[in-house]
Amino acid sequence: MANPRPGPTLTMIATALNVSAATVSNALAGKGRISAELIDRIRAKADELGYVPSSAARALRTGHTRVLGLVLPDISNPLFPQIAQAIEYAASASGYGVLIADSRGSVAMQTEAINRLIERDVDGIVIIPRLGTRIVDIGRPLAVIDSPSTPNSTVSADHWQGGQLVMEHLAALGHQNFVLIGNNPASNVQNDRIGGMKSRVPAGGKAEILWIEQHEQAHGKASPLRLAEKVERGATAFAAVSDLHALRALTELQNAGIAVPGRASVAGFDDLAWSAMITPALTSVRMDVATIARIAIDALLCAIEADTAADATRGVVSAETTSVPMTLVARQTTGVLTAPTHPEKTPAGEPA
Amino acid sequence: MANPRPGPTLTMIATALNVSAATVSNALAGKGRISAELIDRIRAKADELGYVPSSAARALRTGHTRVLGLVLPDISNPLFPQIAQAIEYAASASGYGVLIADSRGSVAMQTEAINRLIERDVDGIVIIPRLGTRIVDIGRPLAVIDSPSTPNSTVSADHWQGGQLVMEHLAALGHQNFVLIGNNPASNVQNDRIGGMKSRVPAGGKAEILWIEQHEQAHGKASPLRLAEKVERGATAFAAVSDLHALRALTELQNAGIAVPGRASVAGFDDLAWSAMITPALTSVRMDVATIARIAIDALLCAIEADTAADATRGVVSAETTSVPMTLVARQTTGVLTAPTHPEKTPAGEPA
DNA sequence: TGATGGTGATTAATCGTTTAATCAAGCTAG
DNA sequence: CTAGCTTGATTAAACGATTAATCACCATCA
Repeated sequence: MANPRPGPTLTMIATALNVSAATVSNALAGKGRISAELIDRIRAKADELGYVPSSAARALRTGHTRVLGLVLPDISNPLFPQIAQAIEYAASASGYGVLIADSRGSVAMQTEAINRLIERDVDGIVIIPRLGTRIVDIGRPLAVIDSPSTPNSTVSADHWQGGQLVMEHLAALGHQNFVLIGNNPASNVQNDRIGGMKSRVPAGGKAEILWIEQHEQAHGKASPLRLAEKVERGATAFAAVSDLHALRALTELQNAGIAVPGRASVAGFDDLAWSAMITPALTSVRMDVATIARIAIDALLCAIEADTAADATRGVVSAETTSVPMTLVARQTTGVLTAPTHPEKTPAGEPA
Repeated sequence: MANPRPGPTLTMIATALNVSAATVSNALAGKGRISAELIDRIRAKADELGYVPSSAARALRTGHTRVLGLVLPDISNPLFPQIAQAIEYAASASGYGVLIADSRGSVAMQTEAINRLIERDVDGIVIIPRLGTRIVDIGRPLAVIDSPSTPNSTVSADHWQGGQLVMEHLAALGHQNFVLIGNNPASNVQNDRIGGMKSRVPAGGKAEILWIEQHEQAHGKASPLRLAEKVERGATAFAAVSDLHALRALTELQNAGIAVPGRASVAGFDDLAWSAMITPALTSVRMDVATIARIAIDALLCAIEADTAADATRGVVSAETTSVPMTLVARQTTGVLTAPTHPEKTPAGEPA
């Protein structure tokens, strides 16, 4: 039944060269004591035959598959491509493969997804939980990427500081009356971002929070956010926790004939693919996914290799750097007002 | 060095029950001839011990890893989450895992990505090429998801028919003067979509094609598409090959004070996550990723299992159904004109 | 009664690699 | 001249599952 695997094996190289399989293994791995001349001959033969070691046999012997699992509880997250790419890149740079597991938002399926990974014998798991999911102890090292205020997070972007960045930017443009747009107050990430924003509201300014999920439960799915009314009542800046919501706000304002950034500024988060492409281009805050991925993978691999030494790191791993700063990408949706808001006169700042 | 793998092995179950390992294996696999009573006892013991078979040992013996590779040459494609999710779902429903490999757009790295997968001993590969990349013969079955007009495509959405859908929709709303927006004429997918559109331009109507990549090479990256001018010259409908470009067009028009859909309609492709959320909600054409993934995976698994029988299917696999129809999602960016365009009077259709 | 056949289990080989233990020389030193 | 060390290679035992071949046993039938 089992068809003979294609490609040569260690043993085939060995017999072809009249040496033992162990010698070939050692030569290729650079271990043991082999004469330089023999190593060359073995290398040459291996190349010539196009030798590819059997990962199954190696895994069976060593106990390590050199494969990591990536659990994305919310795969529809538009940030996912960036994250997956960064994780895969960091992992493969260290010689590891990445097995994906989608849990389709449900917590029950998340456990199932983790089990699928365990059955495939992954050496460790990277998980990016959405909303505070409980992380159970699996028998392997685990890296969690969420938010700094999540108890067991390994590493993440500094969402709080990102929020401060946006608010400082808007305040510097003269804004005083803000609407902060979030989706779900249960999300640590969103709370951090909004918390950071609130912490930098200028003296005398005011900020109202709009939770979209609550709004939609009250007024129906995809119903207008009635932002024009907020502008009437004095709001001049809208800061959303995601470019998704910023885009929603921007198009709603534009559609209502409110000039952006002339009469209202809009800012988002995550710097999604299209953010720079729209008109006006969206001001956003970007997270350094590459660095975050690198730190997470490093911590994970460290634990995996330490595990070898009876250290038995079986829980959530931790890294030296636990939060990575975000950077503001100021574009065209934020600016000083060019039209009077309300009773007051135009705020400080040169006219556009 | 190699730390003892956690969890029980077949042999441990066997000795605990005073039977042979082979019996346990057969019982759990439902093969061979084992008394019902013994099967129950073995199952019970396996559960009790939390037995998880070693995939490495199994793979070594059987020659199959039950892992598939997924190659995404353009991971930044915003459609990626949907596709990855669908592929992973279809694969895991059949007991297969999915290893991702990103090739970061470069053809050279695509080959490297495929090699990484081969080194990991995947049983087969699903590849979604961007722009006509040459598919080399690897030693394993391969499923290609691209476009029906790509020579070796296994299965894909019927992009041509999708294009027809959009155009028929716009024509039914009374439009006659179209701007078709694409990015790169070298893409089979985009060409199919645009070709489908052109094939359904109503008699007497005209359609101009705007290739963004060419436009940007001439006028600079992220420069305005000057769509307002096109409206001045009589265009009333903009149909893009992607929601990304449709969004770009929509925001540019809105920003120029052109009412959508009052003075111009806009339609896109792919029904991305935010398409329904913006104002006005974007009309789009959706592909049935779940069905496409299912067909691709089935064809692949079929080839893999046939391979067992010395059939030796080593190239691109083919399926019975090679193209899956797309569906139109009509929303608010498309409609009849409510403002006069040019010298002519308002086209037929009831006023909004 | 002895040949035949079905049942329920065991034996043993095998997949390809790693690695600890061993061994045969050759060389140096006492 | 031999004990001891180094060098360069070999042996053999795992790792944990699958599976073809075998076997002991009992029942059936001629």
